[in-house]
Amino acid sequence: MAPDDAHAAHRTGGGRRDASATILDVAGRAGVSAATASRVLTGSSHAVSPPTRRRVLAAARDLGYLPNMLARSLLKRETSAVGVLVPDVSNPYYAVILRGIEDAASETGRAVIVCNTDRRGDKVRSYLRALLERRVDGLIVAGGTIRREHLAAVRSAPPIVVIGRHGVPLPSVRVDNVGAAVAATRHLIELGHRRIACLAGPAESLTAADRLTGYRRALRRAGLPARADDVARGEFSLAGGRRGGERLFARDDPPTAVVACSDQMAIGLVRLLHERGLRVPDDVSVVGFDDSPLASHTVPALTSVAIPMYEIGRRAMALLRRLLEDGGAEPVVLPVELRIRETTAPPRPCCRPRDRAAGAPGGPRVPGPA
Amino acid sequence: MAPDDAHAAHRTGGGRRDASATILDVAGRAGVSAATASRVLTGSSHAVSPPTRRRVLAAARDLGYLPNMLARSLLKRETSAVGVLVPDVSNPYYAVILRGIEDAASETGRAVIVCNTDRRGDKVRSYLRALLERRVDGLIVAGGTIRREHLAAVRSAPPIVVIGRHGVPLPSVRVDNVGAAVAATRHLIELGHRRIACLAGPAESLTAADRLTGYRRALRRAGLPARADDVARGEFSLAGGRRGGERLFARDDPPTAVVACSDQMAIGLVRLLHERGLRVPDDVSVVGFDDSPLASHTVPALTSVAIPMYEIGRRAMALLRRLLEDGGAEPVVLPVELRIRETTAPPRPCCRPRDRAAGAPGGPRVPGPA
DNA sequence: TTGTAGGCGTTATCAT
DNA sequence: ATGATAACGCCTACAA
Repeated sequence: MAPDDAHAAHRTGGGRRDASATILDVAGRAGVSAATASRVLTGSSHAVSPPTRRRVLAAARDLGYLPNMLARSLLKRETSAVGVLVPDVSNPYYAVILRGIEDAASETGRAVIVCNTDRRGDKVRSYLRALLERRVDGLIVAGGTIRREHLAAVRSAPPIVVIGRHGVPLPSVRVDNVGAAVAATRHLIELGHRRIACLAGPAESLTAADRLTGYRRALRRAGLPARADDVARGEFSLAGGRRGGERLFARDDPPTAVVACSDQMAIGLVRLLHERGLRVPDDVSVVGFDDSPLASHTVPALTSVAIPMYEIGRRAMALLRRLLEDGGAEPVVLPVELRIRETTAPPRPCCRPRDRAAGAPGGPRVPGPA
Repeated sequence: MAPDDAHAAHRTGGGRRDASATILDVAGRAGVSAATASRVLTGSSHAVSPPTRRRVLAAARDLGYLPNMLARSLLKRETSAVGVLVPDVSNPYYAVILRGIEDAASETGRAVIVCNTDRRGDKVRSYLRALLERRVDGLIVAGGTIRREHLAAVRSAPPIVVIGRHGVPLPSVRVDNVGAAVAATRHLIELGHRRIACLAGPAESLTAADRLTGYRRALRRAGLPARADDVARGEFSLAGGRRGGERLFARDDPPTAVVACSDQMAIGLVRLLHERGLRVPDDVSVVGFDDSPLASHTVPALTSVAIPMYEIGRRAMALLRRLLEDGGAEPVVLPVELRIRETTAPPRPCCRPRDRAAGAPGGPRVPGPA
């Protein structure tokens, strides 16, 4: 911008804002051609004499040379960057997945660009476009945010790995949410519960749909009736759990157990029950999903189906990497595990579980130390 | 992937993996030069006749043209990408900050590259290097991860905004952590507590140091002694809070109140106390920091100093944007607010707060509904 | 072992 | 109003 540095150029070393040295500077200082410098700096297999190599390395060091990846990417048609679409990073669920992705990505020098879609189609579209303009090598899409139409709008999309979707003709990493919900519900049934409600996730979420399916399947298998008003939908959040609980427990004959489709919902529910003078697990049993770090630290500690979120992230990136290198892309289904803690117990022997509020000094409030 | 499209190239429209059309394709199809196409596509002020413009636009649409930002960035020497260094995205604290950053960034079409440093110097260095090779326009560094030496190693770094640091000659966004801790501690003092402990954060964290300073200052101002063994250091985590609590409560004369330097620590501590048969707030009062969404949903609900994390993220990005445009960069200090809930109450009238375990049915266990 | 030259896709400058 | 050309920084055939 200054009139006189167009020609002064970087050779002078003058402190322009963008004064990073180019490979030509390095080559010049080492007394070699750019090609030779490049060969040394990229660790090419092309032979270079040891003395020359040393001079180039020294020059690069002295100049604080940093290769311009833009130029390199333009030429090689690959950026070693990947785009990640999640509904919301501030949701612990996705935050942990993102961590797994980033850890795996950084191991191969790849950069991760995050995008929060809020599950909104317009955001998905614009982020997708921006990511493709940046020529990311691949995409990881979590939270079932992506639809066929989004991709159709775009020629030549890079490889995509989806997290938590199935039935899509795209490589995916997921858990068996149906089976997970069956396990959670069966646990309650085996404890003796007969009226089991479900705090289900939002209608747009496939994960939510699968867990609801599993819940119903377990009920059916046990010959228990599936009452429509024992299912409340809501966000996978603290507030969602609370609000759903308000609906579930607004009746005269409330359930004795609840399958909450996320730990956040479960915690919101437990709080609500507490305010209503209902004790967990004495009056109501609650099981959550995800086994977030929190689950074992709440009072009472939450029984939860562990979903290996960090691993999901890692595997998604591993899958994408394979897609980028070879091509083989087996879908991955990770195992889940029910972690039984303190929020689940047999139902009260008596039929009306909701006889009295807080006060009642029964036995010890919760099982015991961790 | 299909065997026969390797040579089909993009001109034919065949679906090669990297078949995105270039501006030359668009120009060709519209019967104009690349320069004209560029002028239309970039919304340049340079005049273009309406019919030509239409043809270019149509061609671009037909071809599914996506500008190659690599080439553009190379030329313009700016990438509209920013790098964000955080200790760990899976920590809710940073996850929310990141969300704020990304929201603000996307409003100006900037991409966010996330990096998890785990507060390790080697990771900081390598991420920094990678980010600079990618020629990010700017950097946001959270968690006091950066030191002078890291930057010194590098010529011509782009603008940097730090989060949560002060005393560094870099534009910053932060809160008054000393004042926040004074407020939290004073709250306990005003409740009548005299033995107040502190679950402090890790020694490397400036935030932790500031909060500890505030805690001590409040004690001193109230004429209360500062006992060294009433301070336990640990990670800002559930486990950290738990372990710190073990040390704090290993003595015969435990404190009656604790300033926990994060909500996570506070929750870990509450759980530990529960296991030990100590009731919160009856036997021990606890105040946390951050006011995470969880704070109002735990049982009992956590008294906490609210830190506006989302806003911190947004402001950091806003500051960086200003740095990139004009240059003015006033440091930002955001206000905090003490949110009093259910974990703090006056100490037991009797002197030995730890007389009996669980059983004792005192008054109503917690204040009341939210 | 080293150097030369061409091109990756854009945009800015300078004609026309 | 439009077009030709150079340059951004790098890598890789190909030549020497």
